[in-house]
This record gives sequence, C-alpha cells and structure tokens, in this order.
Amino acid sequence: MSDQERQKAADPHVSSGRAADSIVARIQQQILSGELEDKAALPSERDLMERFAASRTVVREAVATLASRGLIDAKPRFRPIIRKPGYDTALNSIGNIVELLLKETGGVAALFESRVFVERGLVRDAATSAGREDIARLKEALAANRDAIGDSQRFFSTDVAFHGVLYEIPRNPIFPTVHSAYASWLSPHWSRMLRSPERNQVNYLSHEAIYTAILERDPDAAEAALVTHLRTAWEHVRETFGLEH
Amino acid sequence: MSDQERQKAADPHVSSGRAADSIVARIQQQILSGELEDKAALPSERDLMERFAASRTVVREAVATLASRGLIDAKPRFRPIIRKPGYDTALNSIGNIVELLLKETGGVAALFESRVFVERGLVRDAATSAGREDIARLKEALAANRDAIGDSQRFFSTDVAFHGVLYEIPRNPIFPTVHSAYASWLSPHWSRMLRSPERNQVNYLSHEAIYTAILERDPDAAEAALVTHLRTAWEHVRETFGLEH
DNA sequence: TTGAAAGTTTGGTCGTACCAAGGAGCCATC
DNA sequence: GATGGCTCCTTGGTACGACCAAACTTTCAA
Repeated sequence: MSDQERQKAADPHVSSGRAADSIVARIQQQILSGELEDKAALPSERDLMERFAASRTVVREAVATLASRGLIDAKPRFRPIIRKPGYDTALNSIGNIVELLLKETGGVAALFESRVFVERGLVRDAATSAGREDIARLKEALAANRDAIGDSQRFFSTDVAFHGVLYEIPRNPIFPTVHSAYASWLSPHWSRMLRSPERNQVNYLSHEAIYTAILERDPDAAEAALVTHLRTAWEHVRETFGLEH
Repeated sequence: MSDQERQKAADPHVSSGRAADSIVARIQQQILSGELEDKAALPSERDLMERFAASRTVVREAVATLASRGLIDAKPRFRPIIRKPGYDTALNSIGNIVELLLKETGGVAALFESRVFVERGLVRDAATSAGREDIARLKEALAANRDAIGDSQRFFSTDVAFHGVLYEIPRNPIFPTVHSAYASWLSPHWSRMLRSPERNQVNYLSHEAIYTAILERDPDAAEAALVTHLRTAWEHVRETFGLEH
C-alpha cells in the first residue's frame, strides 16, 4: 500500500482541511466526558496515532492545538497532562496576548481602570448584600492584612487576598477568575512599587475604611473608599516608573 | 551530513525545550515591530525553514502556535495572514474554551450575571458622567431601536448596539471588547428566544427608561431600569429552553 | 533494602515524499 | 484585445521513517 493509497483510505469524511481538527475534537470530547481522566497523562503519541489511525505528524499537531486551548498541560519533555477546563484555563490561554497588549501605551492603565470599575461594583454590592459569612471572611482578611503591615512581602499578598474576598462574595465563579487575572497581569507592575511599613499602614487603613463602610451598609461610602484607595495606589505605581498615561 | 550531525550543528543556544518556541518568539517580535506588515501574508513554510534554519516540522508547529495565539490568521489552505494583536484578538483566542464552559450547568447564567453586574456599573457611570456626545449617541441608538420594533431581526441588532454604546462611554478599549464577548457568547442563546413586536416594544421601553434615567442623572434609577430590563429578558430566555439554573 | 546501571519508552526534530487546491502564465477562440 | 480554459508551479496538509536525548522502568548488585 503506497502512501497515497493509505492517505485516500484514511479518512473519507468531510473534505474540510485539517485532519488534526477531527482528532482534536474527539480527544476534547473524551476529556470532557471524563473518558480521559483529569490530571492523568495523555496516551503516548505513538499510541494515539494507532487509535486514530493517523500519522504522528497529525497527532502532534492535534496535541499542540489541545495544549494551546489549555485542555492539556504540555511541558517540554513530559507526557501531556489532561486538564479539565475551568475558568482558570480560559484565563491562562489568554495570558500571552494580554501581556503583549499591556506593553502598548496605556495598556496597563486601561486594565487598571477596568479593575477599579469592577471593584467599585463589587464593594457596592457587598455593602448592599454581603452575608454574615462574607463579612466574617472580610474581617479575617483585614486582620491578616493588619498583622502584615511590618512585612511588605506578606502585606502585598494579604492585600491581594483582601480584595480577593470581594470577588468571591457574588458567588459567581467568573469573578474570582477575573481577580486572578488582575492579580497576575497587574502584579508585575505592582511589585515594582516602593513599599514601606508607612505605606502599608496607609493602605491598611483604606482597607479598613472599605470594610467599615460595607459593615455599615453604605454603598456610596464603600465605593468612595475603594476609589480613593486604588487611585492612591495607582499614583504610587505611576510615580515609581512614571511613564504610563 | 547525516541527520544527527545537522541536528547538533543547528542550534547550540539554550537547551530549553522546543525549538519552535524560539521561532515563535522571533516571528512574534517581527510582527509587533512591524517588520512583518499587518495583513500581509506570512512567507511560505519552505521559505521560513530556510530563514530560521529549521525543519518544516518545527516551522509548522511555530505557525500553528502563532495561529492559536491569534497573531496570524491561518485558514486551511491559504497563506497565513499576519494580524497585529488587539483586544479583539485576545477575545478570539479565549472563545474556544469559553464555549466549553458555557455548556456546563450554570455557565450561561454565570456569564449573564456578570454582564448584569458590568452593565449596572456602566449605566451608573453613564448617569453620573456621560458627556453631551455620549448622550447623543445613546439617543441615536435608542431611535434606531425604536424604528426596528416591527422587525425582530433588526430589533435584536439595534438592541445590541444600544447596549454597546454604554460600553463605549468609559473610553476604555477593554469595555467594547467585553461587550463583543458578551454579544458573541450570549447571542447563540439569545437568538433562540421567542420574539415578537410586542416583546420588542417592551424591551424598547426598557431602553427608553434607562436612557431617561441617564439623562436625568439618576444612577439609582438607571441601574434599577437596567436590572429590570435584563432580568426580564433573562426570564424569557430561560423559559424558551428552560434548563439553566 | 536501596541505589546505580542498563534497557526501554517517548517527545522533539529532521528529511523526504506525495497529494490536492490555489495561483500564475499561456494559448486558442471569439 | 478580451475571455475562457488549460497547463504548470507553488504551497499547505499529511505520511513515513529515522535518530537523539531525556524520562521512565527494570534489573541487579552491594
């Protein structure tokens, strides 16, 4: 059987371009259906080429596509690990491009602005409808933040965590994802900001003000406190490596 | 020169995994720097393999990666077209995964909820700080929407456009992108909704109420009108193919 | 029991070959 | 001279086989 004969016999289905796409679709479906277990390793490429009666070329292309979609985690010399998609997967797959966009003028500023926008809504809602449990978690995060004032490193992470609680209050899985997005895309810029216990103290007080306003069920005050907080922080970031906007 | 000899001589640089990555990086940089012009065709694969002194296998993998990142537009049998990244590119590259997520229980609901959240903030801000020009555009979009009440097809698009104006008011390129995202991911579900001039009429009135509230600089009223509007629409969508949530 | 050596698998890369569809050039016909 | 084919070339899609190096397994001796 010559090459061309084999090729003809291989896949008499639709003429539409890539054969790899077909395999991608099938593997994807197997991942979603759980036929291929989460966190397990994908079968070897030579194995896959038998299962799908395709050449390794095609299989490899399919695997690459799957990897780019985030459905499998393909480190250089290791077997690809299957990963059921979650919102974080989506975030991951968009990361590359966003990083490029942030390099453009105003990119970081635009992103930060959108964050302010989102968190304004978040604190308003928190002030309106945060439950007992939400308040408790906020309080906890606030305390952790206060305890870290002396340690800028730890202050930063508790800072992020405090804001993170805000994103969890709506009980919508999209929001925590958005929070991670902001954290991962903005923090490279944030981390350059000069830090000191004095500044941490100021930031802590801002957090406290936000918390208090939420506790007092005052959306306007909460929003105002949040805006003040973030704008101030932004100023600090800007002056640290003043170029944006 | 045997295969292995050639291989050894090829690229003595960093040992880090894939050679394709290196090519991806270089091409990407060339695209960003404008060295490879936007909307022009990428050189042929056989050409690229000479330029980068790599096998076609590697070149193809690089091209595939670039395509998945949205930096080039690779249709099946055509030369890939170079495309400078914009926010829409990012949106595009995330589309696949999101579609999967939407199939999960509550996925659409979660997305819709986030939309309500965003638009609530949007109308509040519009009511607070929309400029003369913004108002004019809103008015225009509203008029177009009214004129389309009798034509459900056109009503839908003017509906989307009206909401779209809201996203443009902040003058932040991220927001229109978010709007496109909502539009493209939600509309498949929306389009199944039963439509009629009567319903269109109701929706139009909602739009009008939002517009009026913005005009009167009343954030609370605007937000309330928006929420009522979207919640009602959501009910209609739900009852049409009642499963979500 | 354990740790190192030997053997096997597997991903990464290369080269070559063929097909089919797009595209360029050529020619006869109108 | 314009137009509709009809070649021939280019190019992307796919296949196969080979080889390396790193990862994984098994083996076996201390």
